[in-house]
Amino acid sequence: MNIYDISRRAGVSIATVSRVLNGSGKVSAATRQKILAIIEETGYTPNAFARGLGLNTMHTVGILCADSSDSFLATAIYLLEQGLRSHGYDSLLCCTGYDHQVRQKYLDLLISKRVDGVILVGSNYVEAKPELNQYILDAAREIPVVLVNGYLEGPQVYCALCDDYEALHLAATRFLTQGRKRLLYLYRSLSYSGRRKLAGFTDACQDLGLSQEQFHSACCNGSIYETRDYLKALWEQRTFDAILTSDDEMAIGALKFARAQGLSVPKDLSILGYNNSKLGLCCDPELSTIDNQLAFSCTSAISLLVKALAKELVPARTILSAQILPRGTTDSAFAQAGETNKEYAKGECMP
Amino acid sequence: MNIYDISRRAGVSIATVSRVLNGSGKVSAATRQKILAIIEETGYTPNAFARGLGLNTMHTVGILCADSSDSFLATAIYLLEQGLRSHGYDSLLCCTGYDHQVRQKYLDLLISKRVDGVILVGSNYVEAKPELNQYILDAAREIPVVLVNGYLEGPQVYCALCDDYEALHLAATRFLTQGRKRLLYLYRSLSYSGRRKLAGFTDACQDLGLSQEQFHSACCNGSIYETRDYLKALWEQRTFDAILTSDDEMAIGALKFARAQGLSVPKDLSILGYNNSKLGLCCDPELSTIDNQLAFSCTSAISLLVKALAKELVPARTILSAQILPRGTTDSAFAQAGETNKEYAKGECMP
DNA sequence: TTGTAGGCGTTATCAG
DNA sequence: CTGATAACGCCTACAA
Repeated sequence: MNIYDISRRAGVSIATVSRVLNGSGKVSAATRQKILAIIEETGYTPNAFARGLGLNTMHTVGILCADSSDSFLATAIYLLEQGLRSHGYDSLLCCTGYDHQVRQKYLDLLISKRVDGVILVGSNYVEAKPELNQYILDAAREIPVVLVNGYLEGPQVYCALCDDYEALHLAATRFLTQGRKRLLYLYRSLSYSGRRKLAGFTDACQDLGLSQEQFHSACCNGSIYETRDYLKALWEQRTFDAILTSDDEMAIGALKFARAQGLSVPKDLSILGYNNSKLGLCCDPELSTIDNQLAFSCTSAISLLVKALAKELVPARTILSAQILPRGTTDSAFAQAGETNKEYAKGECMP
Repeated sequence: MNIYDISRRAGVSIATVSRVLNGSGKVSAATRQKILAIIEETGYTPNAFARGLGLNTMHTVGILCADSSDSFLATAIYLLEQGLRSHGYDSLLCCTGYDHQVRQKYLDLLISKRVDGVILVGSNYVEAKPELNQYILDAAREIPVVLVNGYLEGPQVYCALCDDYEALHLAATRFLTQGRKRLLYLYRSLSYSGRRKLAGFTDACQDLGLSQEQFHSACCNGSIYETRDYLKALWEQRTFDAILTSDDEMAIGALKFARAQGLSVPKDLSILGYNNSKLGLCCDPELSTIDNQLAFSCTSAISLLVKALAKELVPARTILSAQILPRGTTDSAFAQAGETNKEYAKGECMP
């Protein structure tokens, strides 16, 4: 069943059928009705491949992420898929893992599939070494590339992210000014975002006059249990009264460590996560965390991409302020200190 | 840059280029090398739309789920995407929500996009009323349809699921024989799978001679907090010493209720979740749950779909046995009772 | 308002 | 082994 069949039954040419199909051009009400009736009757649907060939697009966007089962990424994917669909785009999902070679291969693959644009979700896509990001810039020469929670400069590269530096700076400052003395920042990787977070933490400590020995950061490439065990070992050497982490899962691990160690949370040990994922609602006490405004980032990402695809001029970046979300793993002094922080988003391109 | 450009540069016809591209037919080593060199040099990639038009496939599978941010579904999507890609298929993601109309619309949409097959993830896709499932059967007349965690009979409909009836029957029986007297089963919906679970629970209680008043089940369409509050209200009327739920999120809610009520878990109240999702590792004590073998279901689903697409004859269904996973929210008697349950999978089509 | 015809880039079937 | 050519199904100037 193709457009010729329809045109034959209707006694018109394929051009006319195409016109009613696309709502383009002038067609008399009579013939339009007749054609629509036949389409309805036969259940005809235009062939998407043929259409794609002619128009050179199938209105599809590639979404790349490391691992869509990760709670945070899963939420992002959901928001992106919904948003893209509302703009008429399908989402081609691609879970790349963390290996650089594989990522490059998959990005090339998606481009060869002629997606209209790609969205890379997660701060881990931007590496510290510039040459490792070249493949993203190469991709951006073909189609618009949007980074959610990543920062990279280049033509046709758009970013929607949260100010991680500011977030950790704020959180560390608040801990220190509210009486916590021995801070630990636990992170998973030194991606662009990872380095920004670490810098925010470090600067906050130094801005308040702490020496290198008075605060600590450590890389723990770990899941819940690995984090717990890592902390147990670390505790032998030095102790802490507040732990900040680069994601909620590590914070849950820290909470398990505290429990195993017999530490009272938040009295003996404060814990602060990052991402405001659902995991943080499952534990007890519920996890204090930094909300990095994922829904806003995703909305912005879609807005940037859609406009870029429409050849509109768009800002290269949307940067949002994170919000500290005090729950049960930080004490009341920490929570109250936040009352003044009502500034919400400072992005220049809000949805 | 298209196949004509390549053929021109190589001084051959497009047919020859096509042959080396697809590895079909005989081509002399010399011309093959020359063509490959030119392809390499120019970075030429065949146009996927044109190819799709000719072959009538773009090797794409539609994955439908209610909400990809749900922990359980997110894991399923990850596994499916990985598996499909390893078979050379792309994944078109579509989050349909729970509305019947919307689901129907999206399924039609995917078919009009000419996906090779679709996978519906989640037990909620199969409704109690047969007429509500007609749209799935209609879709299956066009392309193979695979249900993960759903059961529906029809031509070209394949199912990979876990025996929910057995799982809840087993769990309830174990609770009762280990000394728990007042069981509550809390569920979210009466989808096919929902009804099977409920029947398993009910039958187990009745098989052990309990009367209608001695066990209880309730529908609570809720999140963590709604479940918690629902239980708080219910507790005014009757109390329980074991709660079984139809998913982990509700079980977390039950755990929060127990905490709020000052009940000791598992001593005063045992709690058993369903799905073995990551949420259950975040709480304390960690959640005892029923592992419904998601990874196996997904592997089977892919296997069924890939074979069906290859026109091979495949069994319509793969049914797996669930496994009870005792952790911290059930007592040691409950855990030990499971030692005999070593049977693993009874599906006829294991990966 | 409607029809004709060319083009989109492949694949595949024939001849040679 | 290689080349010419007909599908594949749609969109869209351009003509009528």
